[in-house]
Amino acid sequence: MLTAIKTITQEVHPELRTATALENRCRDCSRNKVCLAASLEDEELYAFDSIVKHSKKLNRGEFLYQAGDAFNSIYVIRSGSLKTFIVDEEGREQILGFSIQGDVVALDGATMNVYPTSAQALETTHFCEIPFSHYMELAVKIPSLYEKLLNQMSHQIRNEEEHTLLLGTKNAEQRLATFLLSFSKRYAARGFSKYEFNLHMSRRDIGNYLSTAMETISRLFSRLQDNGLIEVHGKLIKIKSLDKLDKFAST
Amino acid sequence: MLTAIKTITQEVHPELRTATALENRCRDCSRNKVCLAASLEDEELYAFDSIVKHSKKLNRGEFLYQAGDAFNSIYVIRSGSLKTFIVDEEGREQILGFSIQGDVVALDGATMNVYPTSAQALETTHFCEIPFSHYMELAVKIPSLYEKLLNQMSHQIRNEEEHTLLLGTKNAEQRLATFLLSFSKRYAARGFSKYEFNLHMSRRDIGNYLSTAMETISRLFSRLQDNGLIEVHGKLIKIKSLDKLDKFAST
DNA sequence: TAAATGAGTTGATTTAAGTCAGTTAAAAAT
DNA sequence: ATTTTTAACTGACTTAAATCAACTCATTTA
Repeated sequence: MLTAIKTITQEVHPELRTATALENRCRDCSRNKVCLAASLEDEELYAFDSIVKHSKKLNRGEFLYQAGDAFNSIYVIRSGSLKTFIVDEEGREQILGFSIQGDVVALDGATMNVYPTSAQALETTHFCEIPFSHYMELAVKIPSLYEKLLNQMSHQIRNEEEHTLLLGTKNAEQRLATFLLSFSKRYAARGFSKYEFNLHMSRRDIGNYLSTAMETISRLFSRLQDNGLIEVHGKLIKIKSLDKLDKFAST
Repeated sequence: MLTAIKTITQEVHPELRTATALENRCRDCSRNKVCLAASLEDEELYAFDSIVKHSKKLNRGEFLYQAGDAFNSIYVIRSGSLKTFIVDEEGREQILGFSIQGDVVALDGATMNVYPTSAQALETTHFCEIPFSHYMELAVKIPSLYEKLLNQMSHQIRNEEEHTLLLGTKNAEQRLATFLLSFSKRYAARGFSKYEFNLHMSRRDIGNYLSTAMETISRLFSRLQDNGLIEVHGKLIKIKSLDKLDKFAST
């Protein structure tokens, strides 16, 4: 039932396109309204800029950091996507989340000596690196940086709470529908289409994240497609009816 | 198979007994080493003390706050316990965590206008209330208060990650064993016995938290008892072998 | 002190989703 | 371009845990 066509480039709001070579300073960055640099005044932004290492790049499969590595920096994603995960005593992997453009990652390591989790690129991905100790030194002078960080962290707590709610109260089909809606919302908030987007993670990763077997995910994609709610073309997902998908997600 | 005897008072390390009438100032509080006040110097502690409302009290079943209430304060538990939970669109409750002595609650509401979740006392519970706006004002003068808060938040993120790991990789029996071990560790860290403690929440609440039916929880308590790993006396749990329980939890 | 209500336990049965297996399609490697 | 490898899909079957049901025990209320 599932057909595959070539992965297409996502529609992008002109203001929020992929980073260009020009954007190697916070001041010129198209994402400086959503990043940790948001709402900083001119001089503050300059000081902030000076501690940031721009234009770090990873290819698909490469690690941004691994659990156990010395904790030094937090990161903001400029473009691309990654998965964060933890491995238990028996070596079982548990994916904790998928991060896309504008997301801050490694907050769970802040105030620790080593990263407690791992982060791996799902595609070619560009980052800004923010050495945490420098950030904290600067924050003493610019308290709004503390507040930005607190804001990010409380949002991350909220995200994890919502994920727990998802796993605890919904069946497999509702979980997948909710997952798709969540990506739709996140992409829309970043100026991309809320109706079609690429899911760069594997079906196995989606299943792991949703505590559902890969086979079940595959079946559910087919079912949602057969019901006319979505179109599946490999990694490209087209949402045909947000309303109906929403009903599937909650009922 | 399960017998019930009278709930007994937990053994307590002398330094960490239940709050007394004398402890209405941070300076004299037996928990000022673990609380947000930790490591503050004399004058700082005095300033901190002045923004805290000590000796708030709730009886079993009463709410500390409910989702949707205006967010004003965060809280530190002096004694007792509570559950935090969220309710979805269909009215299904999902318990997010159980908080005991020394825990800071309502961090997920920080930087929001309303509490996103609810907190309800599981027994008679005493709190310190910390008006958040006052805390943030004071933090501008005492940056270590920001750091304390960041520390608490990153730990909460870690806790939720561990809970996701638990739900995602372990079966019902391993989840319950891990749950018991986690309480054992938390009580031990607070000077209580790691071998026996009361679980003040209902079996239904435990099941909800572990994404497992109440009936299954009940059966598993019986099974763990039949295998000689624990003794169950209603809400009082005695751990007979931490080692064996640990094996059950991970294998 | 009895009745009523709710929490907890246990057994019988059902079911949603997992596992196993075989196939097809898409990437990657030669 | 062809082979190899890996990811995704679908069907058949199994199973862990849920649901349903009945009963016990404890606590609250009349």
